[in-house]
Amino acid sequence: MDDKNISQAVVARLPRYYRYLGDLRGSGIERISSQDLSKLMNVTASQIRQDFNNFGGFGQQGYGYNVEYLYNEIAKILGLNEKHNLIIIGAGNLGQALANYMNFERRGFIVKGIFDKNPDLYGKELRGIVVQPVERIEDFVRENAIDIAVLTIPKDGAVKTAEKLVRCNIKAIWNFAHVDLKVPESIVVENVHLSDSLMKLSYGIANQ
Amino acid sequence: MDDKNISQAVVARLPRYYRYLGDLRGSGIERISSQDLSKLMNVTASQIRQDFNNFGGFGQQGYGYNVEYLYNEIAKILGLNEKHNLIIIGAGNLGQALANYMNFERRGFIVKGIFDKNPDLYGKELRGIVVQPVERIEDFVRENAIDIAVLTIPKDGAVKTAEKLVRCNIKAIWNFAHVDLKVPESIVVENVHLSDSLMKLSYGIANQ
DNA sequence: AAAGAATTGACAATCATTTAACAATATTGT
DNA sequence: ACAATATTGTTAAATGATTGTCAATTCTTT
Repeated sequence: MDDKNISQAVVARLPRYYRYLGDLRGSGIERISSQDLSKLMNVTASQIRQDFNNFGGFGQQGYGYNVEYLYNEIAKILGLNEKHNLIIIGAGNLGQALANYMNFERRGFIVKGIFDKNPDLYGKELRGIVVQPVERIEDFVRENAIDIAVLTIPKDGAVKTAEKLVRCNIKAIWNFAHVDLKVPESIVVENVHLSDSLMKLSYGIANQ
Repeated sequence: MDDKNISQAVVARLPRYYRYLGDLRGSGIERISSQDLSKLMNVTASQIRQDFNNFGGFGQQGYGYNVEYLYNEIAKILGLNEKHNLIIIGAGNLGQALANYMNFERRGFIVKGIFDKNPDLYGKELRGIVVQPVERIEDFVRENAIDIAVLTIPKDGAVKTAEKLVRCNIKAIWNFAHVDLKVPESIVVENVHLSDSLMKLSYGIANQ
């Protein structure tokens, strides 16, 4: 599990496995073979076995994989058994939508604070959390053991804000700003570039 | 440009090139070599040249690439010169946020309609567009030459809705629902699975 | 308890992507 | 106008990812 050379391609597939296993589990299915799962997910059985074997074998010859067990193991690999405190920086459209929509708490991500630079929003409540001025970020991160910052601000401020977060030892940034952040390697950055995604879709229309 | 075997990896990198070239262009820079761009973007110069050559050479030996020209060529490849009518299905947190946040119009994506199944939202205006009942989707798509549907509804309804969209000849679906849609190959689906992204981030924290 | 069927984990083979190298060509400076 | 420099496009090599195969193992049935 602590293996450091798992390829990005494999990691990117884990959440999808987790989703399908959750569904199977919800349907009361106890075991599944790589072949049946491969048909369900539209990938090769070989890839499924190869992927799981990156983390040690979870299956049993002649039997397949126990759904519940595999589901829980993947959760562990993904770190979903750990709780993480997070803050949202940028209480605009997207920040508010994520706060309301993402169901963070159910997955062990605890929204501890929301910040904005617009004074009109100070004091506004979102899911019981009061919007604070961005000037308070640094103290707040240090005082509340914040692991994750969700960055939903325009690109102009994003780079500077990321540098600030680095200084107060944030562990990870979920970046929705349309810019590449420059942070030390030890800090996890997961980008969600929505306009890139829309351009890929546009490419698909143009070239199919 | 009509080449059909461009790898997904290459296409996924195009929006990033486009973004950097847009910035360079904004700074008034006229030309750039693959080497300079590679330093800027933190990739290899070889990859840049290889990527562009998938679509024909845009550079000139001894000179490099003309920023303005390359920028425009990538826009064409991505189909950004074409206008597309789109509808948003699901006027909840995320649907509203995207409508307000994405600046669709500036990029040639025209929001023509917004739909929801919640009667409380009928008639509500978002950016001048009135929310309509989902029952009207099929007629609306046909009557207004809609190319793209943005799916921001819970997973339960998403699969059925996608099937409905297929029947009225939608070209592409930008899918934010946490489920894999089953549609014919000719229809472009671009998934934005936010919880998958958050899990990848979680993995990053757990394994670094 | 034994035989047959199922299925994994590991390895090998194939396929795809990325990087390196370099000849061909254009630019720049003298 | 020439030599030196820069830089692409292309081909080859190296690396990485996916798929196929099969012995080893477990399960299931009789």
